Amino acid sequence: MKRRGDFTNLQIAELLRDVAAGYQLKGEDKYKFRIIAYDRAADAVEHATSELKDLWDDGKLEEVPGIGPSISEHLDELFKNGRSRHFEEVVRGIPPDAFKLMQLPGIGIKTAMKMLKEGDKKEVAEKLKEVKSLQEKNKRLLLPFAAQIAADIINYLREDKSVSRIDPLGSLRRQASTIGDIDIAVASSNPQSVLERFVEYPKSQKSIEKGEHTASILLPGDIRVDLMVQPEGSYGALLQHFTGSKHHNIALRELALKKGLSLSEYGIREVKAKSEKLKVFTSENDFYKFLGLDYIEPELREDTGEIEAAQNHKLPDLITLEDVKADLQIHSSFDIETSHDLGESSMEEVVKKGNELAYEYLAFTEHNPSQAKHTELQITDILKRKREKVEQINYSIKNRHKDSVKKVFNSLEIDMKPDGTVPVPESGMKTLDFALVSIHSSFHLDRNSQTKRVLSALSHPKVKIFAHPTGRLLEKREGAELNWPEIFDFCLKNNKWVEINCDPMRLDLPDTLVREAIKLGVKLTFGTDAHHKDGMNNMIWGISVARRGWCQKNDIINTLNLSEFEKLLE
DNA sequence: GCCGTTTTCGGCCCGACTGTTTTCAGTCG
Repeated sequence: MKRRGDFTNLQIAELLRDVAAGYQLKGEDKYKFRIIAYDRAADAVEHATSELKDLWDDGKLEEVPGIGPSISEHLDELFKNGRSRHFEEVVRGIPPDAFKLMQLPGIGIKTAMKMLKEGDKKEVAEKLKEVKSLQEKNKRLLLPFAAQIAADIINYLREDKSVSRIDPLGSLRRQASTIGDIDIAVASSNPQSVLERFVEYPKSQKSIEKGEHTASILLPGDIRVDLMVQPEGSYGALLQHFTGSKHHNIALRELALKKGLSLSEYGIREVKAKSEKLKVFTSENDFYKFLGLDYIEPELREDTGEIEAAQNHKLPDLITLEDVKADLQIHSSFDIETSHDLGESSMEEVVKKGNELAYEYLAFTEHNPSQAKHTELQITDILKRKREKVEQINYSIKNRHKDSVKKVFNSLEIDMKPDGTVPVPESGMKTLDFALVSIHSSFHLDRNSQTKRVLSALSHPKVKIFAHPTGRLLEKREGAELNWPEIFDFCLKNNKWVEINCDPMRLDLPDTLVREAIKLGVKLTFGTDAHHKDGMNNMIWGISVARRGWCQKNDIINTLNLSEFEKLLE
């Protein structure tokens, strides 16, 4: 239940940014670093894996990096009383419209205030309308979609013969689950010609800016694309700089400063040496090595401990697509009269696709038969029919020595009812090798009830996997609220696994929670949730999530070979 | 206002681009 004093992380982040803007407006030098501190705190809150309110309940606010004694005290007041007098004091006199205007690119607090004071009223009204439509649109791109846009532009730019190297960078290279804008780097002997070609990209709506090294265009749908061009000799530093993340780069530069070095997209120079001698790097690997660090994979560059790990040679050996030996969530077209959607490809087609992907085993995980339309007896009969079909497939693939798929498992993706029971009778559960459970309804239970529901559904001995655990749909639906430490603890103790759903709309478990899960030793699975054989190609996006969550091969169940996997099911 | 493998005090990333106040402030990534 929402009460006065309940704030979402996003609301708190906004509030902290407003306070930062308030200090900025005061324009006094003494606030220079306080502004940065508030902005950093806002970023940290926005990216926190727990609701700040919950952390506050547990007295753990100051465990969020960027929140210290002062901000923590003001937040305490905010949660207790629904307001913070200090925050209000800082932003006093700033009209709410100013904060709205700041959401437009190119407008900061000072420009916004000037517009409101001296600007044309009509123009301000126009701009505010723009903000509103921006807020309504304000969608980030799904990873595969962004990758495709980048690939198209890269093909287009490659036609310029001066381009010797070209890469998609930024959050796309870091394989974030959603992408805000698209960054591309180019090594070229003739930067001007590349930049000119770029701003003339046929699909470009308008060119935002164009300088000596960089240019930006806007594609339909307000998709911003940034290009950065350099000579080949310093391409390594450019890769490093433009891949980010911003926080990774700041942390890296702070580390470098302590060694008397200054980093930029052009290379590394010594702070003391007035000679301005720049050391350039063709390779990113050498750039990190020069700083005394192991090479850090792009997926890890979020300033969440990777720099320290690189110093101590403790970086994980990240999982790759080649490590995966199975797909553990596939919906075939075998009709078991489900209440949700069936797959479109037959079991035979799925097995064939599994062979193409060199998998050793697969699991058929259609949704459970609809409970509303069947008696328990009918459900059991339907499931027996499916069992027979799976046995028949296994018989037919048994002696095909050339094929990689040696076995398919008879599984099921089962709804959990709001009370935590499962809509399949015990006689039906018996037909299964193992089962997945997932939330498909009642997404908005409070945290405690939702957690109880999940733990109850997971406790059935046949249930091994908690599938698409948060239930989120990227840019469409927030996930369910769950007590993750409790869920992970249960999974660890009871040998249950948590799925990384590879559907680009889901990518669920989210990467930050993946990291928390494996830290505790919880095992994860990959499931493409394919409803067509081609959906099995989505494994690669799940790999991205796992890599961003610091997963190594042994964190993931489907890297086991068939006999190891079967042992776990016994 | 935050933070610590040189510091509990004294630091705090770095450069591009725009527009205009032609030397810099504002904004951005």
